[in-house]
Formats: sequence, structure tokens, C-alpha cells
Amino acid sequence: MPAYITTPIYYVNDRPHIGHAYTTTVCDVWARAMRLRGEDVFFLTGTDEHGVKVEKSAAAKGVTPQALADENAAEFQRVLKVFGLTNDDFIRTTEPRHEKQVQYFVKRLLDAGSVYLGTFEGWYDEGQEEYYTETRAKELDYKSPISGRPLTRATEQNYYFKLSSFQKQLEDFFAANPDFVQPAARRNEVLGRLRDGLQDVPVTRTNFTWGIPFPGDEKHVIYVWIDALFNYITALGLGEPGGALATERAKYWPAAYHVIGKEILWFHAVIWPALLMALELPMPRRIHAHSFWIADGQKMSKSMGNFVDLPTIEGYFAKYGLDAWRWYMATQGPLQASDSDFRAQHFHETYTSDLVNVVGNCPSRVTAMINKYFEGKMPADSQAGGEWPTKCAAAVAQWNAAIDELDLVGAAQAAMGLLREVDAFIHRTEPFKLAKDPARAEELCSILAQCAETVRIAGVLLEPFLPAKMAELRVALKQDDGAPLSKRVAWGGLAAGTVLDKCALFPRLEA
RNA sequence: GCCGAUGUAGCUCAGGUGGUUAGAGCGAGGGAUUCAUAAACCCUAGGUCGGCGGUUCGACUCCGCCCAUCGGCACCA
Repeated sequence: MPAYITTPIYYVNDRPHIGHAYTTTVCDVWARAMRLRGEDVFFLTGTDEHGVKVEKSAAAKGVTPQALADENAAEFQRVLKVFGLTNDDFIRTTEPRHEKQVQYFVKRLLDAGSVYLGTFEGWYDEGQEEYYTETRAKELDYKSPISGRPLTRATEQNYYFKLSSFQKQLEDFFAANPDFVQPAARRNEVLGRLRDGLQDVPVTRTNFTWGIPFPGDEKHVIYVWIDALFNYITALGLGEPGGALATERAKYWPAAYHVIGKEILWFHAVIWPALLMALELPMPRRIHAHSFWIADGQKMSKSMGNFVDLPTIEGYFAKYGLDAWRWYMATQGPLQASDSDFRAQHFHETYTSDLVNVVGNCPSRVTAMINKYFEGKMPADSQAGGEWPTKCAAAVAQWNAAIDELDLVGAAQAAMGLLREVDAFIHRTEPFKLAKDPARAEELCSILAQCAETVRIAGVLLEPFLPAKMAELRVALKQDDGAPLSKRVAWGGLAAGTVLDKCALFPRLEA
């Protein structure tokens, strides 16, 4: 089954920070999990490079917008490498392949009558070259917040998208697809706003030029948001039917899972589906809008200067390793409706209690006993696994169900639960005592074989989260990673006699 | 201002069509033990379940009001 996982494309006017890292890491864990199951995954990320902000930043720096975009896009790509992310493509909105297709789609919207030329009238700040909404203008007492000069009433011709005409169709779609927007709290927000009624939205601007020219009326450029949304299908070549890209990738639409931050929900949950409806393209499967990281109880903001930035993140890599970072992102992050607090102490505690004490320690004690009592050779199990094959199968089922729902915490818990059960089993059966009694050797063999095999299976389930460390575990257990999940989690993968190395995966660290 | 949510142990959160001693994980304190990364294991939380009022034999669970926090309110990438 094809599966298409996307991050938002990141605005090149920003520097990479924890927000970008988080979304991309979540998608990466998910993509790896799906690939592990043998699904045909296409994982996309990229950069959004047009718009007035980029134009202005570039002018301030005395470079062309393209040069600025090139530089910052390269930085985002470098970061992906540092994070070990496994995206299958990286799309940039200034690439010809994207621009051409966006023009094709916009032309189609125009031809279909879904886009029309209209007049916009509003409160305009001449100094800032910006329009304000009525509410905002009133708040500002109809004066520019920067210059203090009165706002003027200005009109502008823009092309509009007939969002309003999709009201009914959207309502029906949401009713028929209750899981389309996740989590439920976000869906309710969308439904609430939808009830207030939809207005048409402008899809072009004329007050700057750094954008894709509107086909047939080139003093207009396509508004960045519209430009950006189309990346999800231009990357698949849907705007060039029959083209090389489409031949290879069209199969991934509509199996799309858009993972986004909650700040851009409206565009993805309403405008994007409406655009697709207008183009008569099928809807993506799901929009998952996660929440935000806050830092030490404080909202992160540019003005506060308290973003967890790249140097900070790289500090965590240096101390705890990349896998520990992924673990913290995936299991402690704001994937549901409320924000998560990023705290150094919490990071350390999570590392110690999950990774050192369980994921590290459990394989360590099992491999140590096998080394001590059997010279490292996997003992034979005369009990054919006892209850463990059933337990493992249940954990795998739980893991699969969680992955289906992008429930990374649930998937992690399914795997961790197995290791905790192994710990409890060792506590209960006391193999280290049986080892002193030659009459109970057979029992000892079974216990340790069952432990080792369960550790192996739990390790497979943890691979999407901890790819580097679970690769170490595989080496210690003399396994390879070629086969699909169902085969790899089948009971009995560790043959008797296989020499298992002692392993210590996560070193204990000082806070 | 409008719409919507949340407020339960130090922290993060479960929970209940109202009914004896309100739960988990983590942290903290204590214990016992050694196969292991002083790890796994056992014991310990006296938290007015945000406040006030109402309904009720009885509310943390229902209703009202209030307070606090958070999210959304469209041209913002």
C-alpha cells in the first residue's frame, strides 16, 4: 500500500529550530515505521521560498531573493542530514518543476471558474505596504502601528478563489470523514469556523514580485499560501499528467498524511481540500495538526529569544546522542492537542528512566547472563517460547494499531512493555539463581532463550524510534534488517547456538 | 468582544450513566537483592479532584455563576 507522508514546507525566512525539527522527526519515525511494515512510503519535506518577507529580507541584506532562498534552503537540507532524516525528496517552491505545475493548477482553477478577478477594499498602511482586517484596524485606532500615520482606505484588484462555494461540499466531507482532521479538538475548531461561513480568499498579490506569476496576468503573483499548498501534489507530478514524475509518483496520491503544526490548520483543513475539490482531485487521507513545544513553561517567540535553536539541539546530540533526541521528540512531544514543555531536566529523566534503565539495561542483563552461563551462545528452548510468542504477537498488534493512528507514544509503549515484562520475568524466575543449580539447566536455557528472543522482537519495534541504537542491538544479536516486519517479529528468529554479544546501549549520564 | 476547551498528588496525565479507603508513570523517601548500566523488584503520596452556590439521602462526577490558563476568530507562510 502506498503511503505519502508530508511535513509542511518550511519558510526560508526562518532559521531551523525545534518546531521544524519536531515535525520532521515525527514524520521520520512514522515513515520508518511504515517502511518497516513493508509499505511503499514516500516521505516529503521542503522549503517555501516566495513571498514578501523573503523579498524584504533579501533586500535588507543586499542579495537577491533567490540567493537568500538558496542559502537558507541549503541550511534546512544540511539540518536534515544532521538529524538523519529519511525524506525521499525535498521540494523547493522556486524550482521550475513546482512553478510550472502551480501555474497549470491555477490556470485550471481559472478556467473552471473557481478563480475570478475581484476587488479588495481595506485599511492599508502605506509605510508597511500591508492591509489590516477591520478588527485589527479598529484595534490600532486606524493608525499605523509603525509610523503612527492614519491608515488609508485602499482598493486592490486581486484574483479570488471561490472558497464560499465549497461550503456545503466541505461540510459533507467532514461529516463523512470524522477522522480527517486529528486530533479531535482541532477538528472541532475547524467545524466551528466552518459553521460561521466561508468567504472567498485572494490567491494573488500585486504589492510585491517575489512569487510565481499568475498565468495570463503577470502583474499578479500567486499568493504564497496557495503556491505552498500545491507542493504536496507538484512533488508527485500531478500538475504534469503523463510526465515522468507522475508516472513514478502519482500512485502516492491520495494516500496522503499531512503532518502540520496547529498554526496552519485552516489552510490545510479547509482551503487545501477546497482547492482539491475545485480541481476534482481526491482528498488527502488525514491532516494531523500537532501542538507546540514551549520552553521551561514559557511560550517560545522571536521577541523572547527563547527558541530551542539548532545549536541547543546539537548540544543534546553531543551529550545524549541522536536517538535519545528522537525518543524525547516522539514520546514526550505535543502530538496531541496540548503543548509540551521542553525542559532539560525532563529530557534527562526521560533518557534515564526509559533508555538507560529499560531499553539499555534489559538487553544488557539478558546478554550478560547468556555470556556468563553459555559463553554467549543462544541456549535452546525446550518450551517453544512458553507464553512469550503470544505476548509478543499482542505487542506487535498493539504497535501496529498505534502506528496506524500516528500514536507514537502508544507504539513506543507496546515495545517498552515487552522489555518491562522481560524484566519482571527475570525477577520472578530468577535465572541467576537457577544457574547455580545444575539440575535446573534446562529451565535456565528456556528462560534466557525466551528473554533474548523477546528482546530481539522489542528491538525491531523500536527501530523507527532508535535507528542507530537498534542497529547496534542487531549487530550484538547477529541479526540483519532486510525482511519485512511480519517476518522479523515472528517468534524464533534467534537460532540456538548463535553467539550473542554483551551490549550496553545507553550509558548512564550525569544530569 | 465572540466561539471552543482545560483546571485531579512535586511534574505529566488517566478516570467515573453521582454512592464505601480518588488512580498511573516520572521525581522524592525508605527497604531488600545482585544477572545487569548502584539498574530491575518491594513499600511510602494523606492531593479541600480551580473557587462559590444549587440539585440530591449523597457530588470530585449533574446544573449555575466566578476565577485562572490555553486554543481559534481568515488574507497571517
